Amino acid sequence: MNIGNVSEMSGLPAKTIRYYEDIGLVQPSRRENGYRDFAVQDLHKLAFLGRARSLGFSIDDCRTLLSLYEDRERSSADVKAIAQSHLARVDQKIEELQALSATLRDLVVRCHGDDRPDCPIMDDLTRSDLRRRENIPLEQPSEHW
Amino acid sequence: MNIGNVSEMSGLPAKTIRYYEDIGLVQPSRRENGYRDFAVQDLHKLAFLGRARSLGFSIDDCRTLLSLYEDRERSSADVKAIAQSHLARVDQKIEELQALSATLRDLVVRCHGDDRPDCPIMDDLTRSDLRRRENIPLEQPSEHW
DNA sequence: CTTGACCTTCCAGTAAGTGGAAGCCCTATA
DNA sequence: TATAGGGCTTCCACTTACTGGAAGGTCAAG
Repeated sequence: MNIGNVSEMSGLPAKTIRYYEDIGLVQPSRRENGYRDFAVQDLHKLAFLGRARSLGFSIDDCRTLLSLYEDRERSSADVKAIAQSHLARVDQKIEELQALSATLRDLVVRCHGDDRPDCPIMDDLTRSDLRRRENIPLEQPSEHW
Repeated sequence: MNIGNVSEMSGLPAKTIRYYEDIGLVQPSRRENGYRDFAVQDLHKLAFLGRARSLGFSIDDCRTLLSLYEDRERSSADVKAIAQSHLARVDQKIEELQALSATLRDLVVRCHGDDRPDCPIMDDLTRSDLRRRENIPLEQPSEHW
């Protein structure tokens, strides 16, 4: 199969599939003309990756999940552990965003939004004390999704 | 003020402050020895930036907010518009993550997590139909936070 | 034989920094 | 006065998970 077919069937852009080959997630063989030649197993792997990514698993998680996917002797506990820690991260992110949303909503509601410069949102951002900041952690690089 | 002082007082790492200078958010003057010399206004700006970032505003939003911050004639409507659209993005992200969380939680609960390879999580990831995927959009690059 | 779709590689850019190296500058202490 | 330390400087590379685009090879149809 050419990359175009696999792309259509897996739902992943061809660019993404090449990238996945680059980082070693799939190893399609090559034809004489240099074209990638994907086996059915490659297609399955890519579809698996697409689904895992759509569930927000990191590429690193995917790498592990893929090895478990190919391991007929795997224990479901290994899989569950990854999913659980991912779930925990998702739930924590939700909590942070909810706190953020509440703060923003409050500010937005209190701002009359007219032509005058007077603005509670600005007042909050300009405020030099730490009342609000305490419970809202700075975004960490690890939170890139 | 040296960068170290400003860093401590604003709560931003020195690296971040240098980066903010790089991208033009602050313009501290220089001493003869090449050291940055921050004015009190710079400190205020940086603290403002720190608070805006902690509310999840993008650097681009921050740039606009900063110009509004320095504009005594600004209309609160301009500020409110930025905050509102940011709030909408946050709320949408929360919804997506909640759907994700529900799916993950369901999978985790259904996985017995023992030594056997049998695993509903893997079954889901391996499944070739699209039942689940429909309502969960792929992560977009624009969603890097 | 040409056209157009498909494929290839490689380079650069995204957001918002972080880590580290190499090398000044300044002050305190032995 | 030598030196040790801490702070400051610049510059380069790395992070995530791709995406866009350029330059060029391949293939099938007309």
